[in-house]
Amino acid sequence: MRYWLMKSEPSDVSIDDLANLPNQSVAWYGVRNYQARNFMRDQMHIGDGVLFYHSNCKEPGITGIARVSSSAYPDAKQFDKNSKYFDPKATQETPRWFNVDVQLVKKTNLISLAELRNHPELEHMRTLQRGNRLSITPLDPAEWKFITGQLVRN
DNA sequence: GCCAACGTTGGC
DNA sequence: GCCAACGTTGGC
Repeated sequence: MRYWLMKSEPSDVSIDDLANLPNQSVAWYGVRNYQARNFMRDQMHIGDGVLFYHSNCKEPGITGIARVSSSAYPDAKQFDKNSKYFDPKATQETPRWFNVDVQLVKKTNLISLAELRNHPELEHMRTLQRGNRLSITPLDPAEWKFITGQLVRN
């Protein structure tokens, strides 16, 4: 069992969008970074814990808890000429990009980026490191436990 | 909208 | 294989 933080721009898919989807589940399409792709393709398993994070918005931070709900499969958008995620170098035979499905477990209070930075327990979190831009990062079990146990209010 | 930081591309 | 140029991310 692993734990992940996954960023989504709420203007694209917000936590409320996720909550309103069938099965409250979404294909995590559009990742076009090899490191993030490899996390999904090689290391994620069904049931892994996910912190759903809103990025590039007015109030960046964690807004929900989710879970990995499928193993990795080719990202459909890479084949869609009308998508901004279209990749002319990808083919059905040799897809380049993969995604998993992510399913909502529950919405949480907003745990803002500023608040995350306040806790020494989280000082090594990948997402909080200077210059980090990865949209998918692994979490230490202790970080997961601290956030879900101490910072999430029920 | 700005801009620092980082990743990718492609000429050589 | 180097590295300059360019594109993207994402907080502010």
